[in-house]
Amino acid sequence: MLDKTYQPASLEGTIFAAWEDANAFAAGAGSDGGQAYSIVIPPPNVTGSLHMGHALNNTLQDILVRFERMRGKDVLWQPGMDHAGIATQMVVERQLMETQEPGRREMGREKFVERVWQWKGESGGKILSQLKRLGCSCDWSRERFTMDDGLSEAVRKVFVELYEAGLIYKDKRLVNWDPKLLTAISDLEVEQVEVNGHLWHFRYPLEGVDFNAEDPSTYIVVATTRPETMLGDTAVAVHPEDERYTNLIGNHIILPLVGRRIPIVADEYSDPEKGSGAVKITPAHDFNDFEVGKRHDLPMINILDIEGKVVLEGNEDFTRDVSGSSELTQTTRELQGQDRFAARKAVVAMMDERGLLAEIEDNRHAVPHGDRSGVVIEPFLTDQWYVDAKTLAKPAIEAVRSGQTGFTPKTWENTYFHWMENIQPWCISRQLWWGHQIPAWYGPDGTVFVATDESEAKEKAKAHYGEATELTQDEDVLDTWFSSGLWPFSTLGWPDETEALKRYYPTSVLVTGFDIIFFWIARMMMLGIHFMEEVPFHRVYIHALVRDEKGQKMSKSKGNVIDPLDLIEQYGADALRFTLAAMEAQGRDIKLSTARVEGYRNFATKLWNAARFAEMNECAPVDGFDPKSATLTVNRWIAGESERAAVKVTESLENFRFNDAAGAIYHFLWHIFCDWYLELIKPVLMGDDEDAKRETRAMAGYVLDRALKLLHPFMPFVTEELWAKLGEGREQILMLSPWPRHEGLENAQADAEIDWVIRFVTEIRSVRAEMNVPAGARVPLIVTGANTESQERLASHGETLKRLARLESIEAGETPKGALQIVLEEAILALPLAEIIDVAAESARLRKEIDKVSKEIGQLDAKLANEKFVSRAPEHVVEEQRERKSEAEATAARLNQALDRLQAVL
RNA sequence: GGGCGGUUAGCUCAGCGGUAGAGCACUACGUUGACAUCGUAGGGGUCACUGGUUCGAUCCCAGUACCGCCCA
Repeated sequence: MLDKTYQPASLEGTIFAAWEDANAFAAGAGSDGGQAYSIVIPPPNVTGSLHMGHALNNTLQDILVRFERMRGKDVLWQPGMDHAGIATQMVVERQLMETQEPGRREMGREKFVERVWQWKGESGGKILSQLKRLGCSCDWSRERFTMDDGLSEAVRKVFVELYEAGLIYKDKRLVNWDPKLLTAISDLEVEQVEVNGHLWHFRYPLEGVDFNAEDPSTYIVVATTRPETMLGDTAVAVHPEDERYTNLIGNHIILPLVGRRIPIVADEYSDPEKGSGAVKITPAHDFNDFEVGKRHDLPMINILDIEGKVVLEGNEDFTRDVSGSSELTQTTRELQGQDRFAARKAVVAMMDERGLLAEIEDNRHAVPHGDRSGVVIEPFLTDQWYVDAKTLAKPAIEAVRSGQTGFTPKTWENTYFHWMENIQPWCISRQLWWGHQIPAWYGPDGTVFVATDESEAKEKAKAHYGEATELTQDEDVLDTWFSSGLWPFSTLGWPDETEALKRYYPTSVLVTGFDIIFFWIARMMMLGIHFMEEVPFHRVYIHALVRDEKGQKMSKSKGNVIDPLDLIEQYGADALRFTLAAMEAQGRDIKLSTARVEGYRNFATKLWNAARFAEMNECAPVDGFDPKSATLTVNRWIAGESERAAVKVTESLENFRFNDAAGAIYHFLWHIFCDWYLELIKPVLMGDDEDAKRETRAMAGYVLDRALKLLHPFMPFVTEELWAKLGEGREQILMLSPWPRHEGLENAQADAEIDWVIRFVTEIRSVRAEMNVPAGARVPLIVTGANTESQERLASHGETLKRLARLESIEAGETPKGALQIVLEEAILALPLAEIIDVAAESARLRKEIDKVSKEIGQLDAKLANEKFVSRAPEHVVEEQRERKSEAEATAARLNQALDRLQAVL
């Protein structure tokens, strides 16, 4: 006998273990050898732990995977993690600091990397066990890590081939430099943060005239948000059509504090509307200025070191073309070694002292911050490795245009195109130790040899130099996304031509959040198409962002984070999963509230108790039972309902309509199966028609089995448990059982009849409640004017009707005076309760109904009187309105009769 | 500034060219032999606003307002 309530916490672990024992997670488990269906997990961070976004992402994948597995496909859900270069290095460095061990640099690269591996072994990857708590049915035996040997080999091969194809190159460009982590980061790792800053207006004295603050013709005003960069200015730009300045183009100014002579150039970049219309150009410290500098062939002067401190002394770029002066000496003395923010203050003060500070304006603007370090990012001139993303993007764009890969919802394709069409060279080198060290070696003269390993590089060097030569490997590592960009094929064994690769590539669908379209999807598309000559996935499903119940993004600093593990603990993994699925509507974010999770926990309990009822009444699946053989109307009806539910769930899942699918099974189980079917069969189960009982038990078992299957992708644990409990002795686990097929069980006649029964019961309950007939009282019912069909229905469902409507008896006869009257199609249902009836209240109730029906008749009349409607609307619509009108008129007539009869009592 | 999305019941959200829905919350009643993590019944909506298309618009189109996200 089942317990009274379902206790998820105590059962989930056991059920998961049973799946493992059955080897149900393995690729191809339960398959009938059919079509392959594969998903690669978006690899979570090795440092990560499960948050709500993961819970949603993986719930959706697991739903798809369980669904397709039950449909007999050869399913692989490939799990694994990425090594998260910066994040992991930070974690381990912090740990070293906390335990007061020597830092990374003192330790040296080799020992440090060893230490990171040690950390990974001990405490990395706990997220994978958390995914198991969620019930994820990945093929855990195939877990991969981006730093595994095989995947690392793939990374080297890709690097070498792209280099040889000219698609990877080294270049000196501005990068986003993180002065705290001391590495380049990609555009995507930069967050623009709105801050309240200032716009400082500086007067730059023109060459050859005496500066006079009172005389604007002796200087040009430039505005800047970053005064300290003025030390590296190499031009002032004005708009070519800005008449205020046309006469100055080609002239020079003398850069204050430094004494450098720099030109005034015409460039469309400067906006005449902004500030003074003139803008200082610092090519080495600003992305826009960098472009301007290239157009005008300006020198690039870097005045900062890697930590963001001012370097003037010994800075050849800075001192070139500048003759020594006392001012320069003072500037150098005051600013050398100053942090960029201190230098900013100092520069402003020095300008002010000289009468060169024209104005300070408040200015709210976006400042780039490193998403890991949180510090202000510095555009910084360095040598880095780049991927020619523009070239790789072309076929990746084409693949989506031609439909080889499609996005759901489709609107995300625009985002993808926009990004891909404006893609910049992808900086892939990182100044870190944890990651794939770049397979490039340098000779003594700086010649670079790119090879998959050192010995190959040495051979190349020997060929080049004519003798064996010492080489040093590039210190840098590759961007983590470079390796996760290979994920859909590197995890399947590439570069080896494995069976798995042949079978499961391209993958079927990729499920992820929109924030990762650029980071990851774009890169997988580019690299997948280039190396596999085929898209990595046919469909990309972009899901919602999980917010808190007020719609705020969850964040640690706001303190509004809901831990999925807490919810699993409290309500069970099934409830959490179902909640996420039920709220996953395309194109809308999820505002998660625990009340909702609690509600779906209750749903699991409801199902549990329905199963308990089935068990108590010996309702169980019967081998060889043919649902088409059912003779009882109620059984034919529920078979058809279960069929409709199956179709709805199946179609919804095929179209990634998770909320519809969840809604359909919820509605079927609770509001059809529990609310009506189980109630309708109670008289049968308690009666003594053994044949009817046998059929009903078998049908209840059959339908419940089907429902468990339909619900299984959403609530795998409780359904698996009930499957075992209800079908004692069966060998097959639910997870590997076949998905319900369409059997053609719908029966219109049964539907109509049960629909009538339901309306009969509902109408009587409603009137009883409204008229305050005590809930427990059994009352007699007199039916007038029933046609043959209704009479037959009354006869065959009498017991059920009496039970559900709390009736003492049902008899045909004249409608008595002083009765509550209900119009059900052609018949009048009367409850003779003369003693307790309140004639005024009952009249009011009937009048209200008459009003309602009259209003409807009025609307339909107006519609049908409209000639244009009758002539232009489709035939069936017009016909429908006519039918509705005549039905409404008949109902109105009966209600009026009822009212007359009632008032005759007075 | 550019792009995208949203605005439907108290809340969270479905839906959709032809009777406006769900869950939760709320109100009343209820220990009816599965279930109080439940049952029965009920109240509650100018579908943001303004135009247009249409026989007919919550739905399609245009604009406005407000909210949110992404990119500068």
